[in-house]
Amino acid sequence: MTEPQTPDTAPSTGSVKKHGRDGKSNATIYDIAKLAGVNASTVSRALSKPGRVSSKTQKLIEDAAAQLNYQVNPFARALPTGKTNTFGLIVADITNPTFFDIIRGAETTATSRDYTLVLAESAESPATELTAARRLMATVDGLILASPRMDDDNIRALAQDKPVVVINREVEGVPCVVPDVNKGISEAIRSMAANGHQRIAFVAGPPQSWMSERRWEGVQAACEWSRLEAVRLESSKPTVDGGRQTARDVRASGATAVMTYNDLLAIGLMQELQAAGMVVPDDISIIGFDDIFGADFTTPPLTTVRSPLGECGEAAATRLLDFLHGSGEQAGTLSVETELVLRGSSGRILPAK
Amino acid sequence: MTEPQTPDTAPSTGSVKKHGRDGKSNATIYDIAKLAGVNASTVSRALSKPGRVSSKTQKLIEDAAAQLNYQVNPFARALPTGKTNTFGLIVADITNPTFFDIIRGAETTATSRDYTLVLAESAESPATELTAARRLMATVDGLILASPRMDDDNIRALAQDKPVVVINREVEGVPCVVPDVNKGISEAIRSMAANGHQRIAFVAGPPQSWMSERRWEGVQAACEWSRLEAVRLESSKPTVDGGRQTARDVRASGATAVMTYNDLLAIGLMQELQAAGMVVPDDISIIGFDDIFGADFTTPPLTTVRSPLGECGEAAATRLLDFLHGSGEQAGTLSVETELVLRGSSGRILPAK
DNA sequence: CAATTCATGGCAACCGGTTGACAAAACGAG
DNA sequence: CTCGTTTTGTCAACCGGTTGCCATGAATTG
Repeated sequence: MTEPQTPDTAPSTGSVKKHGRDGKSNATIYDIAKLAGVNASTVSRALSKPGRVSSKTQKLIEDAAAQLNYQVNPFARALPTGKTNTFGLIVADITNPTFFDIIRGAETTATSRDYTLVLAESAESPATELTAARRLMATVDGLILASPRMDDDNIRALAQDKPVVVINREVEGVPCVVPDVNKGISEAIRSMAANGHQRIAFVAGPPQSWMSERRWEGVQAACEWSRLEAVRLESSKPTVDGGRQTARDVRASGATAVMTYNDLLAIGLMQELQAAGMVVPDDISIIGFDDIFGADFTTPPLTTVRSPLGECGEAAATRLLDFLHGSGEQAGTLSVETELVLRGSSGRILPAK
Repeated sequence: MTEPQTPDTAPSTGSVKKHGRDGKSNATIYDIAKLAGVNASTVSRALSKPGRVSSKTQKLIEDAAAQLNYQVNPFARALPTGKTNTFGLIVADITNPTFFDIIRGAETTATSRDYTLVLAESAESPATELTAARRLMATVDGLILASPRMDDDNIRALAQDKPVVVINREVEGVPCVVPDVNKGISEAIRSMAANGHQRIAFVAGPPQSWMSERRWEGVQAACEWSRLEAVRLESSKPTVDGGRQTARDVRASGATAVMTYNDLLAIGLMQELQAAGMVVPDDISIIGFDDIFGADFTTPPLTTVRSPLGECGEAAATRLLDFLHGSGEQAGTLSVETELVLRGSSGRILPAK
């Protein structure tokens, strides 16, 4: 017998089972192995490598597993494989309803493919975002960045480590899911033109927002095409409050129609203009972006360019998972369509009576 | 020298490093140990047991760790300790804005205490909820259930396994965080009474909702106290759509003021009543519950009983983490205050002209 | 019937930390 | 200067799976 170097199971440490688990919870593959009269590695194979063991043994093991109501220990599994069946989603601001649908889309997809979603927030700060991303990197198989605020380079660096999918922004060399604003914007601008507007104001979003620039470019292009004049205004922050604060500039701009970087701004702006006695859309038309939850609660309901945010979340998660499973390798950008949702806040301007 | 049983580092397996990591990413404590000239276990202690190693060695190790930009492998750590620095949050419906603030509160608290938040959704189904909970249980240190739909017994069973905190429901023997509806409700009912209303309708939420019952009881009690009549109506689902569908019943009820189980119902109800030509609040007063995002977008803005949802999320996370760190052991219910937010949708009824 | 292939299960090393037990070194006291 | 105590670091076992390699026996083939 080769005794020297085999401490093996013999000592068996009659010592206290230190973890003193609650009693039932945790069966291990070793327990199953004992019960089924096979080796633990066979159990492992039966449970994860379909077809690797005979169907007889398979059944034996499955029964034993069921009897002990076994559940794999994800950590034990993750340690040697490096796979966690988990992915991360980082959003700029959890309270911003824009992200609700994205979160939901990602969560649903994750769960349906047996993945777990880990959520983190960057509070609109590039630094926080990067920290959160690094933190998550250690525990997830992949990462989705929704409207990231950090540099392209940082994103690429992350993408080198683990699969990354970006939503709402285009980053060279990294798979992205981006609403193509052009369709929605041109519908909107055409509608404005048809209603006789001549001068369109665009209220921009945060300077780091890639999407804000795209929207502004889209508005410019569409206005040029329709021979309308486009003026750009800035906002302090992309919230209802920020929208209120832009009311002054909007009135000063002389525009009869306004598009805003997002719905929140539009809602704030509308509230403030109405409070000042203006009538929407008779005095001024307002068009938002995204069609967030609540956009139709306003009076009049908000006309807006809808981004299919839920779809974005789903698509991003799907791309990520496909990638993890070795299918879709392409790193390009996936475009999703936007469309104009015509509600009450836009229309023909009434001639001053 | 004691050679017999020390295979130790010698073999060093010149074989391919199978994981072939990307290059820089992953230093292990063994790398640090080698660099610092100490044993790996010393490194482990230096990094997690403050004061266990001499400050000289400590420094040595920290420098080496910094140089290799070491990051602990959470799985390797979780395996022997069972601690994951992660907790789960299960909500009934991710798209329901009621939960946005809860999620945000929990996420913020988690991050600030160096925990990671894992999010799951039950889609309002007790079965899905239980499955999700079980799934999460394996990977988290604790669980927060927001407005759970499953049985008390199931919740208690989970709580036996790992720390659980419940939001928006009271479960005997499990720590809970629950808005105390009474203050807000009595303020609301008193305000109704002061405005001359006599008959109040309450539109209830889902039958499994514990909170819906509490609110109905609160309304009944407050009405009794103010000598008003309370009638109860049912809703099909606690959404804007569900609210629209109750409009019929509301009108039939003869009530001049309505409280709804939540804001969504109130908003839908208001939309439908307005569409039918009624004026809020001149013809009927509407009061919602929760003060969700968007409740003030409506015209008139919605009067509502605010539940401090963000606080609930925070408080639940805090309780959970305190518990995990051995401080707060008490299993009672933590009440948070509700208050009436008086906006435009409630007021004195105008006598039919 | 012998030779070869193939399906199956076992062995043991490994993933990267943690930790109890213990030995060596440092320290303090008598 | 010696002995007991405390500090500091090492050893090796463990957490619970995964997987390359090998031995066995059955099935296939010449």
